[in-house]
Amino acid sequence: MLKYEYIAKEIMNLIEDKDLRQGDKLPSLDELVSQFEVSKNTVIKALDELQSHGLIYQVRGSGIFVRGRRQKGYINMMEIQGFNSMLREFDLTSKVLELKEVIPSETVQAHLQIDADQPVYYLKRLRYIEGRIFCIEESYFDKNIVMYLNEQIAEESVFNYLTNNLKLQISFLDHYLRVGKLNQQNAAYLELQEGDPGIQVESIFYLANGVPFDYSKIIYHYEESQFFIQGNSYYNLMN
Amino acid sequence: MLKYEYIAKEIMNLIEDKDLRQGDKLPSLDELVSQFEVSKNTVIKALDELQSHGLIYQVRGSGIFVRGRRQKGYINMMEIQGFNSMLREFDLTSKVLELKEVIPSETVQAHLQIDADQPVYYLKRLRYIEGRIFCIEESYFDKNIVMYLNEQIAEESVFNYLTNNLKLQISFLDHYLRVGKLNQQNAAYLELQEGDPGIQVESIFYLANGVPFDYSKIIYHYEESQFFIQGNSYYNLMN
DNA sequence: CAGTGGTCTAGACCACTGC
DNA sequence: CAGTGGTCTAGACCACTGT
Repeated sequence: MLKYEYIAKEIMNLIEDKDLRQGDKLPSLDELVSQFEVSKNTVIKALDELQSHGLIYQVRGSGIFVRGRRQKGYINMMEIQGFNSMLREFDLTSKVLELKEVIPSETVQAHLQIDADQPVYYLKRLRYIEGRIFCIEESYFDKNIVMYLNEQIAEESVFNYLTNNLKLQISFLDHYLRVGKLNQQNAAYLELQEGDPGIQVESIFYLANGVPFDYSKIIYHYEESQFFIQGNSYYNLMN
Repeated sequence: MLKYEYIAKEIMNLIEDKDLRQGDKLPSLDELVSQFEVSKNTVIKALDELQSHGLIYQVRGSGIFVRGRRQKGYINMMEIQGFNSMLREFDLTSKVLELKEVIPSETVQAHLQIDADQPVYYLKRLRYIEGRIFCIEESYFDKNIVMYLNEQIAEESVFNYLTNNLKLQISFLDHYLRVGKLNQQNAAYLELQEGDPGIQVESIFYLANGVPFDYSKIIYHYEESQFFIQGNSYYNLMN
């Protein structure tokens, strides 16, 4: 593990252990430098990492402070961890409706940057939170990358399988969120009425080398889901 | 302007001017170093900045690549720019429904981290895109920070007023997104039916010193709004 | 003005990719 | 194995905050 990763992690642990809240002050840069016995830039690298993920903020001339912790029960759109760790205090289960190899539609081809002759896995699942229906998920996996998938894996955690077994390093992702009225079929799945609100999130997941390998479309139950997004300024870059 | 800011901006311009797309390669680190005549770390700082805002991605041993441009017409939840620059190709207008000084409710006190004896501005606006109703916005501004506000400013761009006139540097923000059914009053404003979907986004805006100064609650017209969110991994920090 | 964070450098050395 | 990105250092100097 790299030094700056270790330091970032230690600071995260410190916040967790001491139960620090929004605005609480962390040790100064100099203190961290001598505590970890590294150069200033290395500590700064760790801090920048934490800052860009919304855990802390640094105030010039004043100090380093804890940023409000993400509230429980929200889906954090900026994290790449699958729901299981995101909503880890909840009991999450899945039911596989369909798992098969298909020829990608044009939409899927475009999102996964592949041709029609490249087969993909199609997976459709219902997902439950504390036993209550939570969302309908349809995923397309590039079969060149996710070479094998079965029902049992899909029933458990695809995310864990990808990261732990296939050693795929998911590096970044894009989400597109829209809201509409549910059609009859989706309403039935979600145990709602036709015309009730439905939250549709399309997501594309990329590996570290920039290759997209998973395109998914989720329809959330509007009463069971809420989302959390953080932003950081880059006003200076815009002018 | 700092060197790394200048470099980041030049790279943004390069992408813009050459109309580079997802996966297109940028000049190598060494080339950038000699082009801008700065040290390697300074270029890296610029690149990290661009990366954390989702404009590029760096692949070790391979190169620096452009990340897909945010699609037009989406509200980018991670940027701090007000709608006017975010949806800049659209004609956006506002109608002020109410602007007054109020005693903050407990919710507002909590979000703005102030006491009941600190007055706040309350602003309620309807916002239009290309002449069509787009959202209902209610904002609360900490009057210690936003010391003056009038109808004319509110009719134009509060964001521009805050940044250009008051020289406030908005540094980070939190969004909470939920979906529900519209009540009769909000449906009327949005020219929809009671029970139609309504997208509610609560946002808290912070200054560079960590002080929250604006809490707003927006109800979007579900047919006129769609959202874009990007994420970057920090899997290594979680273990 | 002391304390604290931010920028920048020059250079050593490491790690990964793709031919 | 050449090219390219990533980590880390030690230190100089700058900029802002708060007392």
